[in-house]
Amino acid sequence: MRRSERKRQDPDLGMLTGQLLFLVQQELFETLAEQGHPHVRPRHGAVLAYLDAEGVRATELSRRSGQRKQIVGTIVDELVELGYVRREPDPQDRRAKLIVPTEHGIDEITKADAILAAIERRHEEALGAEVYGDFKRALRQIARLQRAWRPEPSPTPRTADH
Amino acid sequence: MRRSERKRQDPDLGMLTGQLLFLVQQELFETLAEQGHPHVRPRHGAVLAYLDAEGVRATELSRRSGQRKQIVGTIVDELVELGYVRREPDPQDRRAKLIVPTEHGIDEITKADAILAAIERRHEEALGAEVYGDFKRALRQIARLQRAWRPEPSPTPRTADH
DNA sequence: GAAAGATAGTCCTGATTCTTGACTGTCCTG
DNA sequence: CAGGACAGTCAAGAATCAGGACTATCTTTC
Repeated sequence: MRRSERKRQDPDLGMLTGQLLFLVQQELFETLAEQGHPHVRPRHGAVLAYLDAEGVRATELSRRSGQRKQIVGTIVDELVELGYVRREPDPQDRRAKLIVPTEHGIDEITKADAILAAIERRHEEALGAEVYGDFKRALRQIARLQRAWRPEPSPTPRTADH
Repeated sequence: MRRSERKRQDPDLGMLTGQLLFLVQQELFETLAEQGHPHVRPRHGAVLAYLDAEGVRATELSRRSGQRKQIVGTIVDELVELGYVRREPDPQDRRAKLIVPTEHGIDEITKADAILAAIERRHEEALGAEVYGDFKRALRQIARLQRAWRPEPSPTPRTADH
């Protein structure tokens, strides 16, 4: 059997997660567009998904989302422009600003959560609650294990690589 | 409890697949770099992952990977430049060209497959063969179900939206 | 077998997203 | 209070993707 056919019958973890992520994002953002949020794009999720009603610092959003703070800055610019968040001075630290969702932003966050919950509920009904629960548990654990990956503690730090 | 804390304890399907994809890609391409392929990037996977030893047409690669054929064209340009594939005329169709992996390309494909297999084997050992098998089966099925998503056959095509 | 439409691959232009380095103002530690 | 760390921003460039258009070839249809 040709390799590509074998791969198509048993796609690896990377292909599967990539395809699933793409499809879930597609449903999420098309549905959000139908529900009054046609201008939010996947990249905005890096900020919106990690907000709190009382506000979060940009650096904290950067840490949580894995995006660099410059990216978070431009995303927040866009979301301010679109009316989803506003910047407020942080009373704790005059360098920092709190990113606070507006009412429109809270509506988007609520709807996005509901859409994702609906997607998961659909799959839960198709597979059965127990099977889906096991799946989700395994997925969480695998993501955690994969996070712990590092090739080596690098015994020779920047010595022979020139 | 604040929403972001709840989300961190029970991240949704989108966050989990996104994080896992990123982490798996990171391990894959860092390891490939250590194994003699420092110039392949994630985007090249859209071509390399779907090749066959006997060659595949660019349009077929576009269909399989979901990338537009312009993208596939530029990726093939890069891979030719890097010595991973070459273009051969398709004897069946003078418009078409077969994208054929070189020896170097086959080496990359083999190593990439092995790295992914090693990742999965690691998780399989951590979770147990049965649990991991169930997980992979569920993941395949959920990806298939999600592929079937469409909002509606659109009963009112472009009428009241202006 | 000639005309009409479909398909394979490429070119080009612009938008989007990310990377990198540097900079100002504020905080913290000794 | 001096030195370093940190929050956020500015700016330049690379990487990636989207869209329209074009040529050459194939396929269908009359």
